[in-house]
Amino acid sequence: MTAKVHPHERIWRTVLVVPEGRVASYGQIADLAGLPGRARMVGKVLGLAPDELNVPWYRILRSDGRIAFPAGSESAERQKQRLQEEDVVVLRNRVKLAEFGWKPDLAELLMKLEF
DNA sequence: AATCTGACTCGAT
DNA sequence: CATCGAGCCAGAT
Repeated sequence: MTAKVHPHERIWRTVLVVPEGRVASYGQIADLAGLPGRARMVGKVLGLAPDELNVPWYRILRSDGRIAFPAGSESAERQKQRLQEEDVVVLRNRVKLAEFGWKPDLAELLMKLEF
């Protein structure tokens, strides 16, 4: 099976599983990717994802639902727009996790993430 | 090897 | 709620 999967790839593949219209936190992605405690690494790595991979980086937020980029920055605005395009409500640079937070289905995960 | 830096997190205030 | 501080961890200096 998949023996030697890089942290980078694991992270991208995990984020790829977050469905449209839902969001997840950096820490959550790190955990699911089998990299507990490495939330910061998730952010770093998302910026390195090849465009052709179409990783939905904008669906990843801080643990409190806020957009990680400084409010008003171009990046933050881009992210807000991408989210709104899929009907995720963003108010004051924040998304209500109770409403849009992703609850991964374990069976599906095991299927899609054969690390 | 020591220090700094971040698309982070969590608990206390 | 909003802020703060300390903890965290891999990479870069």
